[in-house]
Formats: sequence, C-alpha cells, structure tokens
Amino acid sequence: MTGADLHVTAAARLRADGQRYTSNRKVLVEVLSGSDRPLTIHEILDRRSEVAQSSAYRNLAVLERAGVVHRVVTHDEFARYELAEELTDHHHHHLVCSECGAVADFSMPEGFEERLDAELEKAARRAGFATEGHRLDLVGRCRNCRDARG
Amino acid sequence: MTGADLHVTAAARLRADGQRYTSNRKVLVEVLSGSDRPLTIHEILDRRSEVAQSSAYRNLAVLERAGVVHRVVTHDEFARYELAEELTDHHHHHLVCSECGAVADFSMPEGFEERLDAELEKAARRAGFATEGHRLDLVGRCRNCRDARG
DNA sequence: GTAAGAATGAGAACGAGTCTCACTATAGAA
DNA sequence: TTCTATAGTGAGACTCGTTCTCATTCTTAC
Repeated sequence: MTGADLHVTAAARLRADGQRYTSNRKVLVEVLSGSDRPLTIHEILDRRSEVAQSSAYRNLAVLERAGVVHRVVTHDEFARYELAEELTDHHHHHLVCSECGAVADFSMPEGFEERLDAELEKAARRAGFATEGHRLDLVGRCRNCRDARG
Repeated sequence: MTGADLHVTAAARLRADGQRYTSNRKVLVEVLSGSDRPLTIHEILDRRSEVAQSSAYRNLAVLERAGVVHRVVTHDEFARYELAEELTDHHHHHLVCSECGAVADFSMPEGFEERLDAELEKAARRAGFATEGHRLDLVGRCRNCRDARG
C-alpha cells in the first residue's frame, strides 16, 4: 500500500468508527508506517515529540479500535504498536527476544499459512470460539543478546 | 504426569536452580495443576487465600525461572500462569477471547506441529535468532461473550 | 460567524507488579 | 538436639506504564 493509500484507508476506517483522522493520528500512522517492526510508545514519542504522551496513548487506542493499528504484547513491560496487517498488505509474525524484549517481523510460506488457518478454525469451532485471527510468535534470543553474553 | 511425579519434577527443577520446594510453592503448583487453563494471580489467590499476594508473585517468578510454570501474557491487564509443558506432557496453544481476555487451551495434530517447528526454525535462522520456543494463540470471541451481546 | 461536539495536553490518578524489611522456618554443622 | 547461617514469608510501601480529568483549543455543521 502506498503512502497516500495508507492515509485514505486509515481515514476511512476511522470514519466508519465515527472518528476523525486528525493530525496527531496521522503522525502516529506515519511513524508506524516508517518502521519495519512494532514500536513502543517511547520510541514513537522519541521520533515525533510534538505529540503529547497522553494523546499518543489515547489515539493509539482509538486507532486500534478502528482497526488501523495493532497492539503487540510481549513478556516485557512495554506494549508495542504496528500498523494493522490490512493496511500493510503483509501478513507476518513476530520474533520476540526473551532477553531484551525486542520484536522483529517475519513471514511464512503462504501455503503453510493456509493450513494453519484451517487447523485453527477447526480448534475454534470445537471450543465455541468465533475466530478473529491468530498470533504466532517465535520466542528466542536475538543476535545482539547472543553476542553480548553467549 | 501423575500428582506425585509432578511434585518430584517440580522439586528437582527448583533444586537444579538452587531453590527449595517450599509449601507455598507446592500450593501454587497444586492450584495450577488443578486447572485446565492459565490462571491469573487473583484467581490463584481466590482458590488458596493462605498465600500472600507478594509471596505469590515472588514464587511464581521463582517457579518460572526454574521452568516449572509459564507466564502467559494476553492483551488484557492481567498476567496468567500455567504449568510448564514439560510438566504436563501436553503441548498446547491458547484460545484468547478478545473481549474478556479469558484463555482456554487447545492443541493441534502432531504432524502439523512438526511442520510448524521446521518453518519457524528456518525463519529464526534467517533472522539470527536462537529459537527457544513458539507461541501460537487463536484470537476470537468466547462463547460467553458471543451469547452476551451477539 | 457561531454553537455543539470532539480533540488536545499537562498533570493527577490508578493499579498490576515489585521491593523492603522485620520476622519465621529450614537445613546442615556441631 | 541445639545452634546458626541462610532462605522464605507477608504486610505494606513503592514504581512506573497506562488511563483519566478537565480546562483549553480545534472542527464541523448550520
């Protein structure tokens, strides 16, 4: 999705949810679209300090509810945000470092994703769940942490 | 794994980590082994109120470090704990309700798990990650929440 | 323009989780 | 068994990521 399309789509999703696409929200979408991995609130504010912290939290929640961004939760203490997959045309998963909490993106062959979806759908039906999506994280130690101490 | 084996294994893992298997820790393992889904700290304390909250947090951290329990993080505000898979002989994944945060267990055919592991190992190698494990959650809406409001 | 509603931002408030510290229990030595 | 060093306990203080408040500043529709 190109930069212009991105904002059109984000605006449309917000409008559908009764929300405006304000300049603060546009800044958040821009920052996230410029990263190849999910960012913490602190990282977002470091990049664009004109946004107040309270506004960042509030607007990321609004953007999440509208399906524009996605909140990524890891075992460390910070939440991370990324653009929703529908806005990036890029279904992917996360490599999460068990030591420093860093998150990187990766993806898998499409055929495998399809089988995965089918298996998950079966399991969901058995349990009475209505499937909304899945989350597949690979947990390990990133190159930095391995270099740092074995 | 039977009840007795469970405690023997838990004690061994703690000993290997230089820790004792105290009565508080045994209570925590018992509570978790009696549940078919991960429990929050509050749920654990509700079941066995003789354990102080601070001790529960401290000991669950000790048990996690020793590989006896596993901390499950979802999008809601509470961490959840379950017995480590090696103590239950039961590799499984989680169904997470996007509305109330409830977590249930499910598992997938073994052959499929093997292919999944192989795919993940490939991705990890490409990114320079040392694989430790994976986390596969199905996100959806549980039966309760669907019944409650469509 | 102007009014009604929404967004903003600085800072207060909240709360899950962690830390402190005086006290208690335990394991090994004598 | 008694001693003693070390580990565990629990009540409550504290931390800090996140959420809430509220006075002010935009927007949007008329």
